[in-house]
Amino acid sequence: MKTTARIAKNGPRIKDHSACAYKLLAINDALDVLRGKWKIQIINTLTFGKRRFKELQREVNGITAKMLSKELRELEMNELVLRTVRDTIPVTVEYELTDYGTTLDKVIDELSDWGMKHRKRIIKKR
Amino acid sequence: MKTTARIAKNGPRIKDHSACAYKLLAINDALDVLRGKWKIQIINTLTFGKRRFKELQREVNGITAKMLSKELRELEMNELVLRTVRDTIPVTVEYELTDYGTTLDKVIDELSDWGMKHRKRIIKKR
DNA sequence: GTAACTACTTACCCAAAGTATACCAGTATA
DNA sequence: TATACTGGTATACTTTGGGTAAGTAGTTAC
Repeated sequence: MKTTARIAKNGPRIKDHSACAYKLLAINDALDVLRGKWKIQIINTLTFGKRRFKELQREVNGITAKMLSKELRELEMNELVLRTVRDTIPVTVEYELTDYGTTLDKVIDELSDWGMKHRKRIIKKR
Repeated sequence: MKTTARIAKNGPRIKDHSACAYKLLAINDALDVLRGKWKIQIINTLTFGKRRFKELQREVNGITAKMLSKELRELEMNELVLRTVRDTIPVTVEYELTDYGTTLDKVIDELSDWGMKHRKRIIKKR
């Protein structure tokens, strides 16, 4: 029977499913945090320092107030960004990366490194 | 004028925009490759060895033939996965990670590590 | 009084992503 | 003869992500 032979050749079919599933969960958790057209651009902008809402809107090119507000809320929920309402006139709101937010640096750098290699590789082929 | 003071406090407003934009491009290139509900699960499954189409469909829980076919085609286009048609009866098609595909390991591990920490952190708060 | 600044929210719309179901041709098995 | 295997494709449907445009509320400058 073919199937049996193929299993043997392909290496282990039985794997630690719970560890594997947990790893996949974790990866998806990380990607969820970064998901969305603007998340990384916002995080990146905030690595240069605190920004107010309108400042962010000007620096993150093309983003609308709705999307900025939504993405910031999600980043805040994940404790990556700290929102501070300042008692000025008019009221201003400051956003900054939390210490926890900066722990994403390694992930982002890794993505960036791989992305650059990939970009070169794929462009070269065309 | 408040604004002037704020700029000084917040550090450099002028940054190397071209380097920065290039980095963002690279990150998005990497995320594009991983985008899609099933990509990472497929890659992960293939790290355990070659798989045929139907084998993948059984192992990647819940995926439809249409999505599997589409995601595999995209992975193949990005040279992460090699597709081999074998002259058996019936014809079988084998998918495997390319060497290039395995260079994603570091990125995926980084995502996984951060995701696990994040998962623990967020769950603890509830 | 009206425009412009602050920081948003709301309602509506479209396109892309994903799901469900059926179908194809060829071969083997009960 | 009917069923199940191989690797997909075709069609229709729903869900989601994100864009557009307008509104809100309070303050200030012209």
